[in-house]
Amino acid sequence: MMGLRAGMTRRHGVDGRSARRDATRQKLFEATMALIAEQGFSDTTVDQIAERAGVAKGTVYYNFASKSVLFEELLRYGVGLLTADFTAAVAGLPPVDAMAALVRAELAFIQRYRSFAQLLLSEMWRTQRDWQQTLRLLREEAITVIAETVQAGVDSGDFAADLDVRLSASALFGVCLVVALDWLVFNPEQPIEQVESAVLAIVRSRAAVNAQP
Amino acid sequence: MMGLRAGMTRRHGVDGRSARRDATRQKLFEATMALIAEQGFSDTTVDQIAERAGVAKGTVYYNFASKSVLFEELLRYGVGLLTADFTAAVAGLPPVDAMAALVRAELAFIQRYRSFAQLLLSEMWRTQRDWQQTLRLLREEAITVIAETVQAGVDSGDFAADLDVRLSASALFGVCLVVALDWLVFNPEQPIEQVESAVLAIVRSRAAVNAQP
DNA sequence: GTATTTAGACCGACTGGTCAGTTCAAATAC
DNA sequence: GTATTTGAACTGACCAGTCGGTCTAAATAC
Repeated sequence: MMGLRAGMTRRHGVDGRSARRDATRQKLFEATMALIAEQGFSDTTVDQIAERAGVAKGTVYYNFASKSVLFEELLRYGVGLLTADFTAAVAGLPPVDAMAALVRAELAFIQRYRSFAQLLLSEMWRTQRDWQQTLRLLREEAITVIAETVQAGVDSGDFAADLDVRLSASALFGVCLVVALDWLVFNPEQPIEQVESAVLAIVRSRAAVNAQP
Repeated sequence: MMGLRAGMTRRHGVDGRSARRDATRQKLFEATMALIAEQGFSDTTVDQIAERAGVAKGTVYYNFASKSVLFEELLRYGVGLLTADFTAAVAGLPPVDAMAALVRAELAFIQRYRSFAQLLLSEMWRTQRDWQQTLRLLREEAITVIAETVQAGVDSGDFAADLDVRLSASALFGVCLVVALDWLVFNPEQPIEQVESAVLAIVRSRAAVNAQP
C-alpha cells in the first residue's frame, strides 16, 4: 500500500506521499476540524467529512486507516502548528516580551483555527477516549514551550521566584483558549486588540505584583 | 437541591410528582452528569444511564421525553445549583469580599460537581446543538451574578471605572472552570487552597492595579 | 382490619433506522 | 503504468425510542 520509497524523486514528500495526496489530506483535516468543533466527534460521520472536503468516502479510507486515526493525526497536525507558532513567537525575546508574544500567538492561532481550538477545549479534560493519551502528550508539548518561557522569566528575576511554573503555564494556555472562544462565539464584533490587552493586563499585572517583594 | 415542594396535601406534589419519582429523577441526573462528562453526550447511551442509575430504560423515558430533553433539564438543574451558590455567596458582602467569595463558591461547586463542570466546558462553545440556546441562556444567568458584583465594585470605586464588566465576568467564570478542571484532572493531589489563592491572586492584583490610576 | 380498586411508576424485550468500516471495479491524474 | 480517487454496494453492530406488561402503595369499600 505505502509503495513509494523515500528519496525517489523531488515530486514526493519524505514519507513517500505525493503533493496531491498531501493536498487531499489537508482538505480532510480542515473539514474534520470544522465538523468536529461544530458537532463533536461522534456526531460527525465519515460521509459528512468526505462531503465537506469535496472527496469520496473511499478516499478518506485510502488516506486514513479509520475515523479515529484520522482524528488522532488531526490532533498531531494541529498541535504541531500551534507549537511551531509558539516557538517562532518567543525566539530571541527576553521573558517579558516573550510572554506577550505567546499570548498574541495563541490568540492569532485560535482566530485562524477556531474550530481546532474549540475541539481542543472540548476534549481536553475528557477521560476514557482512545486518543486521550495522545491529546495529553500534545498538550504537554504546547504548554512546555510556555513553561520554558515562564521559567526563563523566573531565572532572570522578571517573575516571582515562588511562581508555580507548570500551573502558571497551563493556566495561561487555558485562559487564552477560554477568553478567545468567548470572544469569537459570543462577541465576534469585539476587536482582537481589546481581547489581547485584557489578557495581557491580567498576566502583566500579576507578574508585576509578584515581581515586587 | 431540587427538593420536594412544600405544601403537599395529598400523596402527590403540586405538579403531580411523587417523592418516589423525584428520587428517580435525581438518580438519573447524577448518572447522566457523570457519564456525559466522561464520554460526551453522543457516546453516552440511554442504556448506560439507566444502568448506572439502577433503573430500567423505560423509566428514563417515563421521566423524560427524550435523551436530549433529559440533558436539557440536567443543564437547568445544574446551573440552578450554581447560581444559587453564587447568590448565597455574595449576599451582603462588599464588592472585594464578594469577589473572593464568588471564586471560592465556583471552585467548591466544581469540586463537588466536577462532572457537571466538565460537561459545561465541553458544550459551552459548541454550536448547532438543540440545547445550545438553553445553555447560552443559563450561562448568562450565572455570569450575570458575577457581572452584578463586578458592577457594584466599579460603582463603589473598588474596581477601575474603565473595566469591561461583561468581559471580566465571563473571563472570571471561565478562568475558574479551566484552572479547577486542570487541577482536578491533572494535579488532584494539589490542595484546593493553593488553587484558590492562585486565582484570587490574579483577580486581586488586577483589581488593585486597575484601581490605581 | 382486610379486600379491592386505581393510577402512578417502573420494567425490559423488541424494532427500525443509522453509521463505521470494507470492498472493488472503473475512472482519472501524474 | 502506477498512484490516487471515485462512488456505490454491503454488512454488522449499535442505539434511541416504543409498548404491553408488572409492581407498589394510597385510597376506598366492605
